[in-house]
Amino acid sequence: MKYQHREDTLTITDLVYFDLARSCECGQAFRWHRYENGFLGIVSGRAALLTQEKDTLTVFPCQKADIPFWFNYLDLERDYSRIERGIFEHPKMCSCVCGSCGIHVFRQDPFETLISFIISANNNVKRIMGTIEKLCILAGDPIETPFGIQYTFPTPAKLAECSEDKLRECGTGYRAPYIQKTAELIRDGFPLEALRDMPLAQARKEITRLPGVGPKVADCILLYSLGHDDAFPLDVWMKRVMRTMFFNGTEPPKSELEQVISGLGAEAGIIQQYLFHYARSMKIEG
DNA sequence: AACCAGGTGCGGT
DNA sequence: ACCGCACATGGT
Repeated sequence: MKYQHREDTLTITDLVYFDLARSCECGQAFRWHRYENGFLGIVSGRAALLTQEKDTLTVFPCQKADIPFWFNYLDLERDYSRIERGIFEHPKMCSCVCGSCGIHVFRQDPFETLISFIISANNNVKRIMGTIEKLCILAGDPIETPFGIQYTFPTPAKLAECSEDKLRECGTGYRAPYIQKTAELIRDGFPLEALRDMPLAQARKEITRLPGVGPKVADCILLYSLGHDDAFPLDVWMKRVMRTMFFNGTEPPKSELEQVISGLGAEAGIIQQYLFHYARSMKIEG
């Protein structure tokens, strides 16, 4: 993998295991939109258009100082070929890798991920994206970009100031009080970043104190934004695919399911992303 | 018109 | 520890 930077454009070549469209559309992030022949997103205060042409990825605009940011966000340093080979060689998971290869787990902003996945509960991706967009217009900062005015994700302080009614107008529904209270707790010093350095079990216990954050949402936040690669979000799709792949289609005891998951190792969460994509694309039935 | 969508909080056993 | 239910909202 090589890269060059000139005139506000970052070009990364010799990509092997990266599929931009799959990574943007697999349900891990909600602010990437198809735009021209790429994806436009606003991430941690930056707007960028990502375009992939075979093994070449371009990021525009990209300041020189932002090169490390994008390498980290796109998780380009991780050896996904090793992970994909591991899945392919696994007797029970091998069938899922072909249609899912190239997915990278993005390393996102913790607060944005927290609020986004509170909204995701009992909701669908299209509506989640619309609601988040409205929240950004309501309480985010407008920024000038080559693609016109765009809005950043609100800070904890700005979001905490919003009334429940205003939040409801964005389509958050019954989650409005959760969002407002959680934003308040973060603003008032809840140490999100400290969860990076805790053991997974402890980080789960801490973050589920926030209203609207149960076990599933907790693992999404820990995996997508706080470096816990072994966090394993268990939603309806994952339960289905685990059932069919590991338990002959029958409902497993919770302890056995947990055993299988811990057997997937330190990067279970990355594997989860492949299984999730497989389950959704195949519409595995319950 | 019910039912679903990357579940959670709550009050009962 | 486990179970069933209500919960906004927009799309089939």
